[in-house]
Amino acid sequence: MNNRQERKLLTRQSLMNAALQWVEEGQHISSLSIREVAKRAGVVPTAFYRHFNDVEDLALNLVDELSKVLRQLMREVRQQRTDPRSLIQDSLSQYCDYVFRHRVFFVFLSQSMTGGTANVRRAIRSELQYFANELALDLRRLNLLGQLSQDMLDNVTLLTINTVASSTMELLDLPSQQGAELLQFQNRLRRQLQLVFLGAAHWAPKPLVS
Amino acid sequence: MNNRQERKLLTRQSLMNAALQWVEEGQHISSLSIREVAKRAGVVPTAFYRHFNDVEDLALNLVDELSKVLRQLMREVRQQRTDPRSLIQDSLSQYCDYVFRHRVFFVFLSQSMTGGTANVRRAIRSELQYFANELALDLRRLNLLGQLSQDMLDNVTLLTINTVASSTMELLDLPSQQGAELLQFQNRLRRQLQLVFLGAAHWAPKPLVS
DNA sequence: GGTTTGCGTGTACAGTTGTACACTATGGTC
DNA sequence: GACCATAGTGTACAACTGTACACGCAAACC
Repeated sequence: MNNRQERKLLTRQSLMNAALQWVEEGQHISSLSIREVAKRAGVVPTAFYRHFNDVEDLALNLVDELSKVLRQLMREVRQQRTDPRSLIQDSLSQYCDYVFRHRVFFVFLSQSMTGGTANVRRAIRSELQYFANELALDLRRLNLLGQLSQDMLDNVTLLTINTVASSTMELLDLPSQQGAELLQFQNRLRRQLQLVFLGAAHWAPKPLVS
Repeated sequence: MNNRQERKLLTRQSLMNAALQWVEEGQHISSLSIREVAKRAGVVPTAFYRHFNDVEDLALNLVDELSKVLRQLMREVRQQRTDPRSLIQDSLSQYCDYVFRHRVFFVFLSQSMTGGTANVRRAIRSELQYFANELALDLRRLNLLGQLSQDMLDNVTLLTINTVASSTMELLDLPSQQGAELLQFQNRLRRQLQLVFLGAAHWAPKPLVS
């Protein structure tokens, strides 16, 4: 059989998957009991403590784990350069695809972004901040919005990321993964992001409306 | 003693307040048990069923109740006309004030917006849609963004409301109700909204970046 | 003023919960 | 091969859970 560390990691992943399964069924992670998650992972309740202190600890580790996965995705997406003129459109449809392919990840992150404990919320927010920073780097690299100060560029990207993130639960709630509703959702979100970037393109030190 | 309906309404409110108290302590509503909320309300567990079917039912009624309160607030705020040039600034600081004065309302709504059950999420989203529609009416009344189509105006207001709503949990997480962090938060959110409105002001049928 | 209605009580019970404690079994180390 | 170290097991128990059921009692109604 495998060595010891690998086997431990395996049951650790079983526990995490069991927790995600619970979330996938429409339940909130805070209502998950140690016994329930252990049962689903196929281990005895007390084995849980070999890996996590409590459910919040598990949730925090889940955020870390999913963050790794999402960062990896982002790296891949950023390699395939797209036409800057259709940047929003392309990124958005790629994102929606990815959300559906990893549905439960986003259900968990969405429900915990505002619905988790203080620590979990903080962890997810800091992850969104990371994505916003990466987006800012990309925009600089593509020579977009070059006239903006770094501070203002950060505002633009954080608003962008936050808008996408907080729309994601709505995306997940759509009755089907294709159809009129999805198109409507994508169009709405696309136009909202276009608004933001249009505003950014016209930003000047002293705006008209304050 | 009071008549019967009033007394029933009183324990109903006790139950709702007890649930909010639970949320105020940093707990998630989905981890609230019928026995716990009944104990806090000072009634016997089975009395709960005279008012609600289960905790989700209570949560849905809580959303309705808080919506009434917030709509009332909105009406009051809209009566005191402010200078359109400082519309964002003024509305924002009024909003922050109100959030702190009714902290637990917003903690509950924020945590349930994405963290609640499907029904609760839908209820809150529809409430946000209402606020977005009201904002659109106000903007029309003030002759702002008059060149926009109704459809695009709706996008602007929904983005505005969603941005404020999804920032609210972060506002609630600030360590104090006054200080550098609050100013920083308000400035960031203000600039983000300015971006949106600046984009809206420059919106034309065919935007540069799509 | 007798009857009905229905809100809140009290008891009961089976299922679930967290977690302590003693254990087994097996991989890793010498 | 003898020896730990430790991941997972099994048992145990007190606390908590949802909810069924019968009841009391005061308000509402005729």
